[in-house]
Amino acid sequence: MKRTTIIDIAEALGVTPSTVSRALAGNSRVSEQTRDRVREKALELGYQPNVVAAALRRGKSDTVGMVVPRINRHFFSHVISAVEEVLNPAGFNLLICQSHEKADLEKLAVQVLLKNRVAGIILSHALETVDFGVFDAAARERVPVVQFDRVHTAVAGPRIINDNFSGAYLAVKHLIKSGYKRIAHLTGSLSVNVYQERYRGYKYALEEAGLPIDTGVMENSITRETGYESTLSLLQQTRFDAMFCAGDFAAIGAMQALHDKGLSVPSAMGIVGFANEPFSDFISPRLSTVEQNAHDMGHLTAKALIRAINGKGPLEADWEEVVPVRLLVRDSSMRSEAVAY
Amino acid sequence: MKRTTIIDIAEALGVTPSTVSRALAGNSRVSEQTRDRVREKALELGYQPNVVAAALRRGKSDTVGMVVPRINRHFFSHVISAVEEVLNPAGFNLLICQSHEKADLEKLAVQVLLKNRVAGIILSHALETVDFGVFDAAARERVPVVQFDRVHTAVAGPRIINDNFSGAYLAVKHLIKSGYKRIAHLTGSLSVNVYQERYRGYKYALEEAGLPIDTGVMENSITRETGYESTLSLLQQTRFDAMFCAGDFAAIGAMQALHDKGLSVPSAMGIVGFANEPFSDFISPRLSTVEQNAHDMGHLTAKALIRAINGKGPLEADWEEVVPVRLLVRDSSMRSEAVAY
DNA sequence: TTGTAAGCGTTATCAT
DNA sequence: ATGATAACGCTTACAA
Repeated sequence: MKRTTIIDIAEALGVTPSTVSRALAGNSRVSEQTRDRVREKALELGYQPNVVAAALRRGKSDTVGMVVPRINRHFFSHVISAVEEVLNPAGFNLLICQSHEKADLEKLAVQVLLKNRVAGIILSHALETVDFGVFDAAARERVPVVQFDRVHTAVAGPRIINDNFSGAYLAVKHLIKSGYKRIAHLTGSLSVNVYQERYRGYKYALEEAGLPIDTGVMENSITRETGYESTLSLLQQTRFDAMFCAGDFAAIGAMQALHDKGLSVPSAMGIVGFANEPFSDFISPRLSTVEQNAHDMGHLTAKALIRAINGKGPLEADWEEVVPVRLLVRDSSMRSEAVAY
Repeated sequence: MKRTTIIDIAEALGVTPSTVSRALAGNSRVSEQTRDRVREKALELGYQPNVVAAALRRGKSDTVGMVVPRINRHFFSHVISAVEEVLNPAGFNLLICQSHEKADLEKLAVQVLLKNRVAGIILSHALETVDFGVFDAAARERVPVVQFDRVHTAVAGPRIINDNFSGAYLAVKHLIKSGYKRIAHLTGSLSVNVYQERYRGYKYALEEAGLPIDTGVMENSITRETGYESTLSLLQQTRFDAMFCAGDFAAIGAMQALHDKGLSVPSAMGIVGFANEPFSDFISPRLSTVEQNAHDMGHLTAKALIRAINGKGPLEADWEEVVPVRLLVRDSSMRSEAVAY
């Protein structure tokens, strides 16, 4: 069965397709009467607009592309939902892609979005990404790009980031206040802005308190597995009584390693994670962590993109917006008195 | 800057757009020489095909739509990844939508996909969905729909489901073998196929063992919160020494309620969950659960859709494929001797 | 307020 | 093997 088009509606009503188009678009240059007649007939015939044709004609679609490393991370999935909350009411659809932390998949995803003539792109980089050439193509084709969380200045357009520095600073300061003195750090690749900033906050808190910063920093220790291994290595290499982990999965791995070595948390070792993954609240001991405001971040990101699409807002400018974070103190970092290991 | 089109390539090469189109499409009716020249020039000019125009002309896009209740559930996010693994190499892109468990959002998502003229739709229903009218529209427009996990026979097309019956049966049988005798059940809405089947498996195992089935079944207890509340209610209403929960989140809630009431798992109470959420392996005690094979399910679903798109495979037929599940026995369900509560 | 007509970039049919 | 041309369904100057 052929699909209903505006031509069918036009013929049924004895008007022209342009009139139907205008009526359906809510254009003011059409009488209220015909507009109602058109809408009624459209409903009657089960008309579904062909957005593909409209996109071709206008040279732009109502679809926004979003590329994230993984959709099943608590933080990312919440940003996605928040972005939807803003974009859908504004008449945009979201095309979600995963880069699976691979630079080439990220590039491919952006190319696919560009080929689909999306109105704009929202993106958080894969860990590996170092070549930002695709984004020049986006700029050339006037497709606005808004980066969030994992951002890079090599890409033009607004950047919405978490206050990673303060989050780390607060976390480490809290450990210090709780009496821990030798604080190690598990983090990701320091070429990623997010981990760089958390590392800066960590160092700053230690320096401020006059504590040693040679207590062990392990890069590329952000999964449960690498967190586990790195903790075991650290235990052999150096002495420490607390750990600030740049992610909750790493913190889980660390807690397991400590458990296997007979070190109890928080009495022998304090731990603070980052991201407030759902599980962090119901493991034992409950994990102290830094909560990022995924909701605000999603809203701000989506709004920035809409502004960019509408030609408002400084697209080229190096414009950065920082979303505050919050330290959640739970059981894994609280003890009455610190005992050096 | 204007985008490069096949017309630009054609002019630069002194051929017609048709030739360029054929060359780019790998059509055999073009000389190998011109095909190479075209490809070279396309690369040189940074040509990106306009898939929107192609979709309009062909009346069909290379985009497949996927609608899931939530993207951040372990099971769903893994099915999505598995679907991508099959679809992307086959030249399809995935448009992911969330229904957030709302029937109206599910309907809206399907309409959006239809308006975007997707090649096909992969879908798992929201809990609330009872009206399947939109899918008639899909059928009318010859857009194949493949359902997975949460399926309904009111929708035409292949259905890929988990062996929920066996999973539940194995789980409960295992509890019985471990010495538990009065087994309660926390589940979701029994109007959803998934929970219906798990309930059937639960009952079957009990009946087979000659155990009472009046030990308490709580519907709509599938989140951590409702799992917690329902467990507290059950403890007041009836006596039981084990629980089979139709989801891991409910199991977590149940464990918390038991903990608050001073009942220890697994000695006083055995627990088995469903879904193998990542946290279930690192809570204490480690949660026994039923693992669904999200990977196989995604692969089968994607392949079924590709078959349907290519016109092969019985689209109308009530064709159902069952994916086996696996019981993971961990600590929450193992005790040496059963003690009635 | 409505109609006319061109065009978005591609593909498919027919002709050469 | 290649070219000419129409068509996909819609939007939008421009005309009336």
